[in-house]
Amino acid sequence: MTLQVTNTLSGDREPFEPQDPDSVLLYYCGLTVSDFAHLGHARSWVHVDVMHRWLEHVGYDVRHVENFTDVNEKIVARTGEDDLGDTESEVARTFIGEVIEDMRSLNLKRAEVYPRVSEHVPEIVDLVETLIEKGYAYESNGSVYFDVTEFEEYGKLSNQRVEEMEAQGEESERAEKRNPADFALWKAGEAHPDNAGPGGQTWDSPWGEGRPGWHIECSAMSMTHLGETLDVHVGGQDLVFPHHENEIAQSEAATGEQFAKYWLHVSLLETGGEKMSSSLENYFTVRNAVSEFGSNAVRMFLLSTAYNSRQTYSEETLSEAVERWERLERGYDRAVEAVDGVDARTKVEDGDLRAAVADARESFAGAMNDDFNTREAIAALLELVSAVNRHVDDRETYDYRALRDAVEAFEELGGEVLGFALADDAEGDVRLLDELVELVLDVRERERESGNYERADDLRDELAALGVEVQDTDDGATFRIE
RNA sequence: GCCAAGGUGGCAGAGUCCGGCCGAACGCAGCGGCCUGCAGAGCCGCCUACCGCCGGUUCAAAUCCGGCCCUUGGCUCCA
Repeated sequence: MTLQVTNTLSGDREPFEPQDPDSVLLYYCGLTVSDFAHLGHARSWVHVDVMHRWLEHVGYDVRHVENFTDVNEKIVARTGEDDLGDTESEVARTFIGEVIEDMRSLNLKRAEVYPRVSEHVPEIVDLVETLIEKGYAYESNGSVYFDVTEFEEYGKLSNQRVEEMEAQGEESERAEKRNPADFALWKAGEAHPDNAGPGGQTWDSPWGEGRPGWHIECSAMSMTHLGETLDVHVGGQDLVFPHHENEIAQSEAATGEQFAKYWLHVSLLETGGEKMSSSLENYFTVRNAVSEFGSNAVRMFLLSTAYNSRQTYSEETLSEAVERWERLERGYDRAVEAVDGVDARTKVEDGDLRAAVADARESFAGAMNDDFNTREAIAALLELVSAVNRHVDDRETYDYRALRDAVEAFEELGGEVLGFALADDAEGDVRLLDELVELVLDVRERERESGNYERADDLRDELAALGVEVQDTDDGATFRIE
């Protein structure tokens, strides 16, 4: 069973074969840091995170690079606003800090490098010079443009034909271009003493003061950190054209090598029938979502639709994900508690549960290998939850080995691969908290024994109001802290 | 206009590449039952699908082919 991925380049599903059979060079087109991240961004992050985790799980050494675009007109536009900062680089730094905090809250694996455009200007200039030398680019009025007619394969990613494309860029720069579809590699710009001003930060170059174009940074940064040919390039669906198309043109024209073997595109998150985006102001920020619903529930939401299918966000779809997450978590907790309470030497065997564990592992791997089908992978885990519940409900004595295997499967597949934080790290104060809740439950139990149910129910309600969910079972009360 | 991706039960969303295990997964909402002092959780069952429309290929189609309708994304910064 080998991994198959849908490659935008071919439009087809292909067997995944990186250049080096033991490692994967992964580049993810990261954020332009001009605002807080919303759930649409988180969708890409979490899917890339799970791809990274699955690739490692099946044995690859993953080299993961993820950029921050910190040179952009939208960042310049926010200088001087509130406490964001007075210059482009200050505003960018502010948002990079916020975005990293959001990423941490989602339990993402760290990339190896998070390169920034502002730190790669020399590499960008070198790349532009190479393109001019090779005849793919030309200078015009202090700016440098890529001549799309010189790169024969231009349009191969997005299936666009040069002659049918509308002009890229603003009206003012069209006059400087040879062909309407040419795009800027370097933009002439005035120097500003404080690196602020309407034009933003500028750098010296062979063509005078200016700024990098809008696509060149990813080519320069990925080549710097991962080499000329990437195995996997991931990004949002909305970047296919022109961003990724232009990256291919620049990079392949410069090196003569294939830029990326596999192009994977994460489809967009929609709400109210249109995509979630900063400019449409219909977004839900990562931090609000995480603080309201919790990191795991947000992750469950984002993984409950395959990465290359569009996903609908609404209050209803998110609250469904909360329920899905809680079902998984309760199932896991139940298996852990059952294992803890059973003698390891018990000879009880439940063939159904044992088969369910094996089925779950097989279905999970099949789903992930089938183009990272996270929805199906989660379904496999939830079926295991059902099997655990049936076992614990029906049996007087438990099958130790089967339950232990189930716990392992949850931790390995749900925890390590899908990235859910299954076990709360029981630090000291958490233990004290548990003991205090136990104390209240003991009091309540005594009230129940003396038939004082009204008082017992009040206690349960009061605990619920504090976020402690109490469940009465045959063996006494259990609880969860939300 | 051009390019791309979609239309599956009340909602959401797999399955479509490689036709039969799909009388359509997992789940949410709702209903009934079991359990239970009650509630919740859990378990069992129902709601629950003529898979956008029309035609074709085939012993067999949600899945392949053709036509049509509709939606979304891209062509401007965008995950």
